[in-house]
Amino acid sequence: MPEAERQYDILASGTVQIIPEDAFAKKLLKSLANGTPLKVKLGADPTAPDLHLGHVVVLDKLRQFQDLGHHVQLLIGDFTAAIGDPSGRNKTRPPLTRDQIEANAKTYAEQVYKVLDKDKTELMYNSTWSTPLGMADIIRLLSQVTVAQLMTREDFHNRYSNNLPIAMHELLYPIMQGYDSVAMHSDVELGGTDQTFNCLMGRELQRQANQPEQVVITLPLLVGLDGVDKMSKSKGNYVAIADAPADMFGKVMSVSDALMWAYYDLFSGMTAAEVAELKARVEGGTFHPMEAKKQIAALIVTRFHDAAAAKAARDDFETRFSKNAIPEDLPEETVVLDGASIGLPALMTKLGFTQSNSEGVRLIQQGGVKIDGAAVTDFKVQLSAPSTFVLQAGKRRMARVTLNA
RNA sequence: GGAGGGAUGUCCGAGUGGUUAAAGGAGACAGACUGUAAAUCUGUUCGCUAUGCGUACGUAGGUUCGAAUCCUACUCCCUCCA
Repeated sequence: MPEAERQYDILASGTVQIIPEDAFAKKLLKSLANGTPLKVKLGADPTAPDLHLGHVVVLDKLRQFQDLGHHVQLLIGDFTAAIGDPSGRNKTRPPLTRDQIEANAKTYAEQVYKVLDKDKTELMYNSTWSTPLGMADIIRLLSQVTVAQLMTREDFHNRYSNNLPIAMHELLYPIMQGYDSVAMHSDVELGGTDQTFNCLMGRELQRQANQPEQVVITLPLLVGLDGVDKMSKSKGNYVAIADAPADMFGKVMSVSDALMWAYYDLFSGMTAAEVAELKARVEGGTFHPMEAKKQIAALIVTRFHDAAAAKAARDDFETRFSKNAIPEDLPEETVVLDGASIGLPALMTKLGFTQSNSEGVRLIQQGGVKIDGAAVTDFKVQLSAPSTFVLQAGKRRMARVTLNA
């Protein structure tokens, strides 16, 4: 009995909603009594190649289930990705090609084990059961859901009221996701709060299939680096778990002070009380917010890399941005010239610092380009080989460049 | 099936024959200030062998000295009626 309560407390912490709560408590009790682990589903559509911290919020919860002995079903939505989840969108999302989906699914499966225990994770693909469905099967499935039910979903409702298009396939999306739960016999489904409707559809379809209905647990959406939208690849406001330590550290440092606390809540591993105390110290002026941010940045880097990498990233950050100095371990670039010299804009383009020579010219005119620490003012300068120098374009792009003829 | 509306630069969005590489906004980048936070200010934001040249306003043609703006065809999108 205490064990079920203990598990409930752990699993309920940090969640937004558990639907329905009492059913979850009962399922836990029963699972422990029978020694049958709960089947916990998390679906991820391989719509983008990298997992980011937003995914980690939900994966962490999944990991907790795993550590408590439950059975994790990680669903790669290779079938649903071809439909395109319309959640929260006011626009139709273009379906992905088969190749993109496969490539993304592959990296997902790899990266996900930075959080989950691979040996305890059952990886599933919804194409397994969705692809074979025939028209008759699909129609039977569709007959279990009414238009009114679908239209209760806020974004559909809004789009419909505003005379914006809703494509038929978008309407099918929640149904197919719900069908996954039927096929997987899930006991619990996790998701971000934007997935609430889709997850509930699983309950509906399970009910109609005479299965026990899954419990839906939703987790907070992580706000991205811009402080506005939820973290997502398409917004470009994300920290990928595959990011290099320095990038990861720098990205977290760019989070606003206010938003930093959400990152503390989700990734520091500290209790709510500890975070609150730290926050109070910062607000009271006894602890510098930048230091607090450096700490959470370091914690995040440590988690996905290691402590040494976090230390190095922090040092690099401080020399580069606080002291405005040139870091020790610059990337080395060697460029072999066609002639005896090269124009600076052309060189920057060659190095990938800029997209075009014109962009380089502008950057130079704005005083953003330095050679060996000295700002370049003339964009027509020719750099001749052989030579070696440190080239900086803005504060982020820099390298030790060697020119060879 | 019928009627109507629309397609502009990364995005949103002005612009209905002539200094329009195209207003404005957002975003992004650079600089100042700083804590690469926020806020604020300034500048930039198609390309090139660059005081010039080339491309660009769905696609292909046409009218004109001159078109994003007019005409024709085509493609795509949306709305309404049935």
